[in-house]
Amino acid sequence: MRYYSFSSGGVRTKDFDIRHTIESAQPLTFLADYDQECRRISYPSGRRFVNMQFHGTKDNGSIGLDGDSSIEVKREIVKRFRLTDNMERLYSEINTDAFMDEAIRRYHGMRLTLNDPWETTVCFIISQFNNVKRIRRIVRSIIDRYGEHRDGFRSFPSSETLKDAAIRDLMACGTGFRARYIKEAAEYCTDNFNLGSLRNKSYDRVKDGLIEISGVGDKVADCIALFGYGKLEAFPIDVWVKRTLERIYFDGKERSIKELHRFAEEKFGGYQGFAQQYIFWNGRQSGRA
DNA sequence: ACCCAGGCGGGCG
DNA sequence: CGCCCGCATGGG
Repeated sequence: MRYYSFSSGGVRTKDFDIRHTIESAQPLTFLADYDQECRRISYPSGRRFVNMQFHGTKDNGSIGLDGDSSIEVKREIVKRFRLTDNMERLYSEINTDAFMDEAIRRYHGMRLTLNDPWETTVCFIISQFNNVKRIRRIVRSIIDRYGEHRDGFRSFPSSETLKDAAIRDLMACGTGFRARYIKEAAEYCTDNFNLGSLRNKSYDRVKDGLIEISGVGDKVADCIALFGYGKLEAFPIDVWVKRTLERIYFDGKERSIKELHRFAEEKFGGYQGFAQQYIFWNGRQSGRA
């Protein structure tokens, strides 16, 4: 079973719900511009600016490209949206009960995305004690102020750029108490540590490395491992995931983060990161309209 | 006016 | 290890 193929203009897709993928509080939610239906999407990716339109349905769709439609851009899209993932396999691994079955049916075709580690780090430092709408505003404000000027767009600012930012200017972007974390993380990732060095490491090593960064704790490290390094063993537990797990599996009784990690490990094994995105998004969508 | 948000660092017992 | 606190800011 193939879940994508190249076509003359762009990329054909199958089992790909672009709207839930874009909207589900992954880094592209914060970085990309998109219309209400998530048909037209554009975002900076390295030195490039991807400008795409989605046609068709989640069962049988295609991605068209404005401007640069080279093979490199198509490959970037396949990689970014993880279009090589075997969805049937992933679903069979996480479809462990009636609740998961319903979440999968409701958000069928929602993908994990694979994002730049530094961008992911900044996005999720900002995410702490914050809400999705405001995270997006803050990230975009940082791109507007610090993004490196390219041909008609600004790319996400590097750690070299952000390490020289003034705290008060970062706070003017709405970062609040997280401004200090962003600056310290930028200094550390420029002078003392290379995020790229974690590329081929195991989940445990990736997480151990990430947690050394200022402003990165257990939860944010799992987000970066999942969305920045593609580690499906990562299971970020935020307030929504915690509440949902307690409600569905523990009769509404509180459980420690540690206990919930053990639970997810046992229930979903090496695919818990994929399961997490469905638990998070289902919980958040039904928790608040 | 009030509570909450994809938590973290630091201090305490 | 667990618990508690402060933290900036705006959405609902």
